Amino acid sequence: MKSEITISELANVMNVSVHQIRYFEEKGVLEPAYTDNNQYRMYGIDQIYQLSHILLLRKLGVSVQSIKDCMTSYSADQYRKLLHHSLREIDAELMRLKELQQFIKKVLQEQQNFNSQSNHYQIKRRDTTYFARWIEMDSHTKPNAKLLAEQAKHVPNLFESDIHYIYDDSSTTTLCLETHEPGDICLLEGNYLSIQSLVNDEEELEQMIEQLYDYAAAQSYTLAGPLILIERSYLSLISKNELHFELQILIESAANSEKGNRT
DNA sequence: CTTCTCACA
DNA sequence: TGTGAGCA
Repeated sequence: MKSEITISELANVMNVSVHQIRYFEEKGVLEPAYTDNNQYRMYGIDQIYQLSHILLLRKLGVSVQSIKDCMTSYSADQYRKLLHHSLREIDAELMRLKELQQFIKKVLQEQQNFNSQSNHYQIKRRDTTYFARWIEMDSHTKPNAKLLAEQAKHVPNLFESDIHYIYDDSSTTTLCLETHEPGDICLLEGNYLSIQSLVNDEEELEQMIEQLYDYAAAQSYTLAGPLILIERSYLSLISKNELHFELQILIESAANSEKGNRT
């Protein structure tokens, strides 16, 4: 009764493919204990240890080629460095996943918001927020691929953010992205008249804007800032061929106008 | 069941 | 850095 096992048994024990084991052999990191008369590779307990070491190093991101060097010549100190390096990479990956997690939560949240709030005018409290200027264009052109390519600084995960179009008094539209630090543009805190809606084309958007101004006039709101259009393109993923927009415009709050009336 | 080689991502 | 097909 021999104590060695065949390649498929080893593959089973270690949860890897037969192919992979032969691949490691080809790269010179794992030799069988011996080869049987029938040309079958046979593996013993030493190879099981050896293979688990290889798999561990692979998990740490070490290339098969480097594993060869590791196992022949690495000092304890070199292993320590290797582990530190892997740790930093894991941290980075963790960051990446956390950001993805945050994004998913945000999509679900905004999706909820949209379902409960769409097509209703409401007053929203906004804290002061800062934006980085991204693209500027005159108000009758709309974004196209060329514009983006020519003007845009590269922004990672662009369409995962809320893109703010700010229509100020001049005939320029500024596309902005929110920043944490004070940036190019600042939106004042206050009460914003707001509506969000699904839009099929440019015309529907124009209508939406017109209706907002009509509504504001009907309610006798005093408009106190630029019109802000927020595009949430990540929500458009969910509803085909429609874009999610929110309009916001700062209005003078009741408190302010009362104060104004008294003085 | 194993071996090897080849093409393919 | 592996996988899958095909062959002996």
